Amino acid sequence: MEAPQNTKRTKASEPTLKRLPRYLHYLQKAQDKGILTISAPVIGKELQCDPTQVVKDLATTGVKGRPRIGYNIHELIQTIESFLGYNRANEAFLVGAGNLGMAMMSYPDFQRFGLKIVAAFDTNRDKIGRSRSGINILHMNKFQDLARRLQVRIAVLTVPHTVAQEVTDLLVASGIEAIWNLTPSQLQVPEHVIVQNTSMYANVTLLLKKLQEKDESESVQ
Amino acid sequence: MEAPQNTKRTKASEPTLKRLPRYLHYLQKAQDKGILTISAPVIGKELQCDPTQVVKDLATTGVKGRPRIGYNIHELIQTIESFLGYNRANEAFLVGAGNLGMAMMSYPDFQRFGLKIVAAFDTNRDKIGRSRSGINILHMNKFQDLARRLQVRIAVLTVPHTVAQEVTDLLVASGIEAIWNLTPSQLQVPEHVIVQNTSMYANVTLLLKKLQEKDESESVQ
DNA sequence: ATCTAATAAAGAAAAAAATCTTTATATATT
DNA sequence: AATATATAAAGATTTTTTTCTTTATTAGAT
Ligand SMILES: NC(=O)c1ccc[n+]([C@@H]2O[C@H](COP(=O)([O-])OP(=O)(O)OC[C@H]3O[C@@H](n4cnc5c(N)ncnc54)[C@H](O)[C@@H]3O)[C@@H](O)[C@H]2O)c1
Ligand SMILES: NC(=O)c1ccc[n+]([C@@H]2O[C@H](COP(=O)([O-])OP(=O)(O)OC[C@H]3O[C@@H](n4cnc5c(N)ncnc54)[C@H](O)[C@@H]3O)[C@@H](O)[C@H]2O)c1
Repeated sequence: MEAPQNTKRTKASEPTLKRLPRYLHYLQKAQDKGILTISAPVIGKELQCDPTQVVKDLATTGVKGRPRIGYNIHELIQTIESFLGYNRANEAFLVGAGNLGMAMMSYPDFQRFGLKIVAAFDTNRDKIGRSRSGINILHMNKFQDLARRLQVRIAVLTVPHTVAQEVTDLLVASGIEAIWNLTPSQLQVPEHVIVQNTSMYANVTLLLKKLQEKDESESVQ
Repeated sequence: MEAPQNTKRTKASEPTLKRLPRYLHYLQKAQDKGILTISAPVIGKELQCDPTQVVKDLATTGVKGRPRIGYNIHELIQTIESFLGYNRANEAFLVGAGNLGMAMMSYPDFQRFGLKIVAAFDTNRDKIGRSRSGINILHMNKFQDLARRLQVRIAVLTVPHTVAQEVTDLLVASGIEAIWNLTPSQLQVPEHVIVQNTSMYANVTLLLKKLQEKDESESVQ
């Protein structure tokens, strides 16, 4: 692959990338209601965020809007989905079919966002051989062989944090290039491997801290 | 803002607040190994982040370190925990005892981070009356009364996104002040209610996009 | 005791992101 | 057709966050 028709390697910022799925979710609901065009100010008002921010975010996807009209909602959704790669169905292996892992296997919507969990792996004999939502749970010792043969590049990590690093080492050795890390561990990986941390703790912390700050500011007044 | 008297309202930034739990997790592991003092450069190297950033983050909690020595690890952990309010055991209700909700109920570690789920609520008859990890699942129609009587201020929201807003309205009407929103919906709430969104989608998106960008940059060379 | 090296702490600079401002354009209204 | 207006788009400004520098302090070495 070469020569992108539009060498505009937009390189969207992280904050923008995080906001786009939210817009998309809202836009899909709006489209279901039969809306054909939508403007940035409307999106901003509905999602309680700055309208110029919305314009800027949408602009990074390359979509064009028309003054006084807004954006064609169908075109907008298509453009965002394509920009984010949601139409690619990236295949992933889930590792650690425990409480959280099983919940994620049961969740059909990830596929709509471009992630398809095609198999799960565990070391617990009780889990192996079972399946959930059509996804089979296999023994961990099959991981390396299957990852290579099926050329799976993405792993979803939901093992106990105590084994997170050793499992990660195996994933990397198996050619995994991107890890979605749901454990609280800070994984050590080679340069070329991408890690996306989803820290529940960070979110709990932020919530509790905001509440605490609210209390303090009220008690001061 | 005005008059910053001795009010040490440090007002830590969001990025700082998100990094602190990670430091804490690492520090606890280090303490378990018998380490007594630790320096910012060591933490930074281990967690692959900038050492001066670590110093700045730790400084916001008010802890003091000593040149050439570093921080007393016990004091450091205590200070961070107290700063983040982890020793408060904030009580919360979980709403929507489905796949994700059940997983969260089974997860004992939240309590270590200051969040204690004391009851769960659902509308599904099959769920009601059951319990998980000692947390009872009650009917949603008991929510309002219990929230008021027990003075629970925090709700964890894990219902289907289709009902997220209507459930939220009930939570707010019941006096809930902070909502940890695990659904993809953008909740509409009054000014005084705090919402913390944990969007799995945003994280998937970021991961897939990074992988995509890596592919593109490689194909360009 | 004195010197050296490591490191916390404070401050400055740079980078990134969000917000605000201006401009241009297309549509609806008159 | 002319005008007013909403809004996308581009640019400027401000704010926030990160990174870089400098300074001061302290343990350990000489
Ligand atoms: N449950 C939650 O709500 C929640 C929330 C936030 C974070 N997490 C994190 O997610 C991870 C999983 O949590 P959980 O509650 O699902 O735990 P869990 O114990 O229910 O599940 C872990 C699974 O991993 C499997 N496993 C253990 N060692 C393995 C190995 N070497 N290789 C492959 N599989 C292995 C276990 O058999 C088990 O099925 C933990 O790191 C936890 O910190 C969970
Ligand atoms: N499962 C996952 O891994 C995952 C990942 C990301 C986001 N989410 C989000 O989390 C939410 C829950 O997902 P899930 O997979 O657990 O779904 P689920 O269907 O398994 O669970 C939803 C639960 O909410 C209950 N419920 C429905 N209406 C209710 C009401 N009005 N009041 C109280 N309870 C009600 C249902 O009975 C059910 O038990 C969804 O919004 C989903 O988008 C889930």
